[in-house]
Amino acid sequence: MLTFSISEENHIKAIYHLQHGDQSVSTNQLAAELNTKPASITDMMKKLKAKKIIHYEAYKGFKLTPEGRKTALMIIRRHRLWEYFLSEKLQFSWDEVHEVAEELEHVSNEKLINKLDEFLDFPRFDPHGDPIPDASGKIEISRQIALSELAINKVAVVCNVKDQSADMLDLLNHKSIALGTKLEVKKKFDFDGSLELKIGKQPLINISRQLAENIYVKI
Amino acid sequence: MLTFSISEENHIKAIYHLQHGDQSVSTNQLAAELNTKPASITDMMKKLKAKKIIHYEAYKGFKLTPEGRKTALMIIRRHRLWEYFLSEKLQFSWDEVHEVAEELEHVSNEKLINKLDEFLDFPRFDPHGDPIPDASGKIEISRQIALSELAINKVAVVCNVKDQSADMLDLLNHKSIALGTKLEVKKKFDFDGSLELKIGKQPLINISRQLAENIYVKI
DNA sequence: TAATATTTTTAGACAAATCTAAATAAATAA
DNA sequence: TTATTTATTTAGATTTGTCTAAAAATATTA
Ligand SMILES: [Mn+2]
Ligand SMILES: [Mn+2]
Ligand SMILES: [Mn+2]
Ligand SMILES: [Mn+2]
Repeated sequence: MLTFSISEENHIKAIYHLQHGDQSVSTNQLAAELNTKPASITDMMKKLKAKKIIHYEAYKGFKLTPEGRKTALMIIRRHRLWEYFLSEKLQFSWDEVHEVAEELEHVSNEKLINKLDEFLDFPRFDPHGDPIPDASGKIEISRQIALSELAINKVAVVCNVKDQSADMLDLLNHKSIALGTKLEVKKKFDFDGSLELKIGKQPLINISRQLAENIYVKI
Repeated sequence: MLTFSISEENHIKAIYHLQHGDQSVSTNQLAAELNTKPASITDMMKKLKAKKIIHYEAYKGFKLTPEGRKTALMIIRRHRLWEYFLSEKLQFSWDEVHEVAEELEHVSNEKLINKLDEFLDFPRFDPHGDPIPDASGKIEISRQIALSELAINKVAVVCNVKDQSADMLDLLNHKSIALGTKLEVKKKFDFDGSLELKIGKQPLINISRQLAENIYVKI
């Protein structure tokens, strides 16, 4: 059975995320995502093509093959199960789990992951609200939308945050927005895309379009 | 803070085990332990010397420095905590845990390990009966001896098995010897070093010196 | 102690994963 | 449609970790 280095796994996973379903991914995109140089991506794409993980023709971008997609989903399964474990069993906060899971995801013993899944009681979502693929690679389509897309006066629950930089988390903290927070958009300003939010019984607060685009809610 | 590659960590840990306290380790010994070639060991020892992990002069063997010993103990701490987790929480059998822990031990996030320790309720021994170093690197001296050294008519408990090859485990299984088994040596044959054992109320059984040297018991 | 055997190190090579600089292809604008 | 800009690939280098074969040091034996 084909095995992959840590670096190969990181590339495969990044392609999956950038594909957003079925879009073709470019060399520069992937280089930016992985903080590496375009020349390095070209080298790696040749290797992944040889392993039949991607479709690739020089200058034409790349896409995962069905085999590649399956591999990506298994890496994501490991990543999200570990995130859930860290959050649920070890009391890590949801902004700390990603970094550690980024390493744990590369320990690829099948029994380990299936037993962990069972131990955790087959969780369906990770601490960021992202769905966890099951042992066969099946993944739920998450019903989450960006807060910027949420209709006015509809109650929704924060389930995911795209950017998780320290700056972002600082801002969220300041606005008292966390995973699980129930909120409602009361007004949208077309001029700059900023929103006025109602959270519980607090006075209305205002957030920028940029922030709203990075917060995901489940409806 | 100094960090180490997976290969460096495996070397550091192997030196610790071969030192058996304070003995100097040779190039060939370490090469055998790690299934690698003497030339590769020499290269790595130069690197570990530069990082002040070992004392080393060409042709004179090597020993961990205090810093090296501390590093080794942290790797062993991670290894044994994961073994305990796999055995206790994921129902792995004690002969399956080592291989997986060999990978998990290289995820070196301090908070992860300390929280895991807490989650497991600060276990003092891994599933093979080996002591788990605490967060400061302190480790209990285990009172375990080889079954071949056990005095006649003294009850002891199997707590560790040195060799864990499939052949070995098959033999143990056949003799109904497992971790936690209570036993007593009833007779020692000087001719070949074989032993007669009493296990519970079963009829006496006989084991070879070779097997007895690989089974450790706590007294 | 001299000859021989063993252990360890050095020299030089290779694969993996990355980089920089230069060349080339593709896309865009004039 | 030609020129310019941008994206991608190639060429060649570097680092890490390993190897084989040969040289050198050390240990053992005669
Ligand atoms: Mn990763
Ligand atoms: Mn996540
Ligand atoms: Mn290891
Ligand atoms: Mn163990």
